[in-house]
Amino acid sequence: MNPVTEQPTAEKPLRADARRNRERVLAAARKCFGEQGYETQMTDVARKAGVGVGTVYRHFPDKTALVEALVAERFRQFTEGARKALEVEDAWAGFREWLWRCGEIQAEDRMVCDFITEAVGAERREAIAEDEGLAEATRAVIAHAKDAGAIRETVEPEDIPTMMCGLGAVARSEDDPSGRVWRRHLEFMLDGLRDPSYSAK
Amino acid sequence: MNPVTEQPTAEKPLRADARRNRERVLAAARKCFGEQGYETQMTDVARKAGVGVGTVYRHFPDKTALVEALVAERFRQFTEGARKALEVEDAWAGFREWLWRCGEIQAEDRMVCDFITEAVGAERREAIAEDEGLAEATRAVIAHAKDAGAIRETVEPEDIPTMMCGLGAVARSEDDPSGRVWRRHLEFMLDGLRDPSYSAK
DNA sequence: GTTAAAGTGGAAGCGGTGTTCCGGTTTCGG
DNA sequence: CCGAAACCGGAACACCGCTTCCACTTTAAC
Repeated sequence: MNPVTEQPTAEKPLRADARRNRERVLAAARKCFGEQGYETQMTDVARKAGVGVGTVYRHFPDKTALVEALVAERFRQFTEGARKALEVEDAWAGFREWLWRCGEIQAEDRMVCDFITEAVGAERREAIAEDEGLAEATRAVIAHAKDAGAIRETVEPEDIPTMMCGLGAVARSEDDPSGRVWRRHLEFMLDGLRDPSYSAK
Repeated sequence: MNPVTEQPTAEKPLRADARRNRERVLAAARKCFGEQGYETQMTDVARKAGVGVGTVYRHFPDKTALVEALVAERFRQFTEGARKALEVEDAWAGFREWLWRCGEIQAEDRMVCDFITEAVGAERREAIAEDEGLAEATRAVIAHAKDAGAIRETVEPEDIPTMMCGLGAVARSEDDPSGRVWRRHLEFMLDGLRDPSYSAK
C-alpha cells in the first residue's frame, strides 16, 4: 500500500511460467550472444528460447539490458578468478592463471569481447566492473603480485582492463578456432608484465 | 574498338570536375572515417565533401570500396614504416620505432582500427596487407630483428598483425585523448617481444 | 556554338532490426 | 471451479542507413 516502503526493492514473485521462460530466454541468450556477439538479433534469442519476442522484452526492457545481464555474469567470473589468484601459493602463478582464465572466458563468449572492446560506452563498462567487484579485486591482485615482486612496479591496475580489451579483440577473431593466436598474444603480454628479476619461490 | 585490347586496364581519363570531386570525396572520407570509424555514414561524407551521395557512389561502388581505399593508404604507411625500420642502425630501435609509428597511425584514424580489429573479413585484411607489401615488409623486419638478437626467437611475423589488432582496439578507445593508455599498452607488449639478453650496439 | 557523353544531386526505394501493442492464454488465489 | 491479473506470441510498426535512379547540369570534342 505505502508506496514508500516498496519503492526500490519491490521484489514480486514471478508466476511459474514466467520464471521458466525467463530462464529459457537467458539460456538462449547466453548461447546466441556467446557465439555471435552483439550482432545477435532479439528474434534469434526468442526463437532459440522457444518463446515470442514479446516475452523476451517482458523480462528485459531492451537489448542493452539483456546484454548487460549476460556480461555481468562473465564479470563475476573474472572477479572469482581474481579471488582465486590471491590464494595461489606463488604470486606469479596466481596472476598468470587469472589472466589465462580471463582469456578462456573471452574466447568462448564473443559477447563479452564485444562488450569489452566497444559496443557500449566506457561508463557502463566501469559501472559493471565496479558492481561485480572486479575493480576492487583487480587492485588486490596487482598489489599482491607487486608485493611478491612478480610483476614490474610500473604495472597499474588500469593496465589490466586495457590488456583485456586488446586480448578481447584478438580472441574474438573468427579464424582462431584452436585459440593458438590469443594464447600466444597473452603469453607475450605476460612476458611484458613480469618482473625480470622474479623467480618462483 | 577492339574490346580485348582495352579489357582489364581500361584507364579512361576523368573529366575535370569528376577528378576534383573525387579528391573532395576522398578528403572528406579521410576526415569522417578517421574520426568516427566505420559507423560514418555515406551521407556524412557527401555533405562534408559538398557533393551529393550519388557522386560518392559514382567514384566508389559501395561503402566497403571507399573504406578499403582509405585503409590501403594507411597500410602503405605501415609498409613505409617497416622499410625505414630496416635502415635504422640499431635493430631494436628500428623495430620499436616502427611499431610506435603504427600505433600513432591507428590512434589518429579510427577507421583503420575498426578495420584491423573487425569490420570486414580477415580475407580482405590479408589481401590488402599483401597488396600493399605489408606482409613481406613485416617478414623482413622480424627476420632482421631476430638476426640482430633484438627480439626473441619465438616471435613470428604473424604475431605483428595480432598485436596490431589488440593495439587497435585499445587505441580507438574514446577516453584516451592523450594517447597515454595505448602507449603504455604498446610499451608492455614491446617488453614482451624484446630479447632479454639484447643490448643496443 | 552545338551536341553527345559524362557527371551530378538528392529524393525515394529497400532491406534489415529493435521495439511496441494487444487479443488470446495461463496461472493461481479464493 | 471461476475470474482477475499476469503473461504470452508474433504481426505490425518505426526508424535507420546503404544504395539506386533519373531528370538536370557540365564538360569538351568538333
